[in-house]
Amino acid sequence: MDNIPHSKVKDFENQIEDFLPNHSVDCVILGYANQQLKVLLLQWKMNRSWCLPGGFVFKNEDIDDAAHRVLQERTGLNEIFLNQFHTFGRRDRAASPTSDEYLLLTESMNKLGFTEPKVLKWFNKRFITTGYFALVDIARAQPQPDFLSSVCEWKDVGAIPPLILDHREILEKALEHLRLRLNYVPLGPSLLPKKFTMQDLQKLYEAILNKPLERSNFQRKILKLGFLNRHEKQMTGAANKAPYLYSFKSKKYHDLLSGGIGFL
Amino acid sequence: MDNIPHSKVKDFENQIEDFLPNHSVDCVILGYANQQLKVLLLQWKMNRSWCLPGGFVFKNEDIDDAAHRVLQERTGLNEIFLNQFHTFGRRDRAASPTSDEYLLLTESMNKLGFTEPKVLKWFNKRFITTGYFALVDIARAQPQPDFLSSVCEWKDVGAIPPLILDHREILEKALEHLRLRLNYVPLGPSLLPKKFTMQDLQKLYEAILNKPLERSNFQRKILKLGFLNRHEKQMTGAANKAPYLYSFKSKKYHDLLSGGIGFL
DNA sequence: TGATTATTGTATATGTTTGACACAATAAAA
DNA sequence: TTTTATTGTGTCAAACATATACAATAATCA
Repeated sequence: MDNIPHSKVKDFENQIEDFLPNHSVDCVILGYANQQLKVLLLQWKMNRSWCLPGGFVFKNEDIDDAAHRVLQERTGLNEIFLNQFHTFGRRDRAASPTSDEYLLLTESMNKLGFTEPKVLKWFNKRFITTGYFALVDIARAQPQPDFLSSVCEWKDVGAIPPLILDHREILEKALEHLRLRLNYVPLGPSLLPKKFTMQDLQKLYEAILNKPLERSNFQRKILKLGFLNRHEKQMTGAANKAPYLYSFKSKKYHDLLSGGIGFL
Repeated sequence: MDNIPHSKVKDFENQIEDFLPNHSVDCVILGYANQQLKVLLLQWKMNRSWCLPGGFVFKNEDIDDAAHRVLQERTGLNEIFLNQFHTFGRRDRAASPTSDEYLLLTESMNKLGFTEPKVLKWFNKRFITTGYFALVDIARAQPQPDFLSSVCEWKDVGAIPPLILDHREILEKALEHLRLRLNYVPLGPSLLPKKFTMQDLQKLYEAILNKPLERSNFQRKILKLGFLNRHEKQMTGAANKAPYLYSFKSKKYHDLLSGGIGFL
């Protein structure tokens, strides 16, 4: 088990008074690389179990701001597309006092000399949590674990390890929401590099919709919508015709988005 | 100002310990009559200001159940279509201690002899509220005010009186959500009587979309989807051809709904 | 050097959906 | 019997979707 710094726990303990007592936020931070949709996960020091990055809401803080703060703390990124999608409020949303997580946390805290179980009690409470999803450019993000975690890394959406509590359900709901709101969300500009090929864009949509799209019809439809600039060709080194590079016409794209871009 | 019953306030005061301290639910309960979309509102006894029906969440209660409880308490209805749509968590979501609402509540409570301001403090706190929207058959609902309200009645969505706090914003968001999810929501079966004419169905969609639809194309499209039974004609008494009555093929309709019915 | 290869950009052919409008059928009133 | 307003259905052109064809082309290889 990795070390939990005593000072960080103390800091957290001091903040507890300033948090709303029964509400949290969890962020489903999505990225895209190697034709795979990725989600940022944390691994706890105590027991190696995985969870979504989340946090608590200060008494004097908007919940939207709390979500932005979590996003910023875990990725270093500001001004990112971030949308609330659902609030999870089952009465059993709490670490059971007999669960592995809780017992290991107890052990860790005892080792650090926190016999007054203020922090422990906090983590054992019921929290209603509001889920947010963010779309970020993996290349710009700098994943940072929090004080309870040793690892903060991107995981393939198709290969998610077991998650604590109902975090799996939260993730699934985020993906469902993303598919539903596909035509209202700045997918490409958030997840792709500045310049990309038509194939890149198609693979992105295929990864999210989880089904193949017809190449030539995809190309025709996208070009007709008219939100792409065409640039120089990209010499791939492969023995075939080189594809053009494209970039988004930012204003045109966002104008279209606000009305919903028609895909499937 | 109408009378607030001392015993009801006492009951509420006793329940306060059992509520989560910073979370509430608000319900946008929609009905349909006279070709108008309606929403159920409460009018406070203290100052005649209007609000959405809402309530608090018991420490041992799912938030979804809390919303169902509010719906049941205000309409007498169970097993109704009810969906969460958004959580409102601005840090200023609290009655200001200098607001009319709060001053009048103070006055009322003082008259009733509640000098220990437990109830007052409660209503002055910040609440994060989760919004739910319900679709109900107006004919079956029996509106009941709560102990702080004298009136519980249907208001035209096109003529909403000023509402407390951010309830106007909550209502707008609910309507926006409804329009967005139009193709996934059992509009007709929830809001229309068992048998109805094609015009009834069209007017309902027009009321929600807030724009006219072309009659003959609407009819063609609906009939092609094949989720309606055709019944006898309805003799309207008007000097023209009588329309058929229709009803929903429940299974067929819900099968289609789960994939999303294509309109707009 | 010229044939070979895989991929790209564009075109076409066919079927389906949409939106605007035409029109006959019809229940009741004039 | 004529008039009226509304309903159910038909039609026509435009837009769109789907499948497929095919030439252009960057690099490889015989």
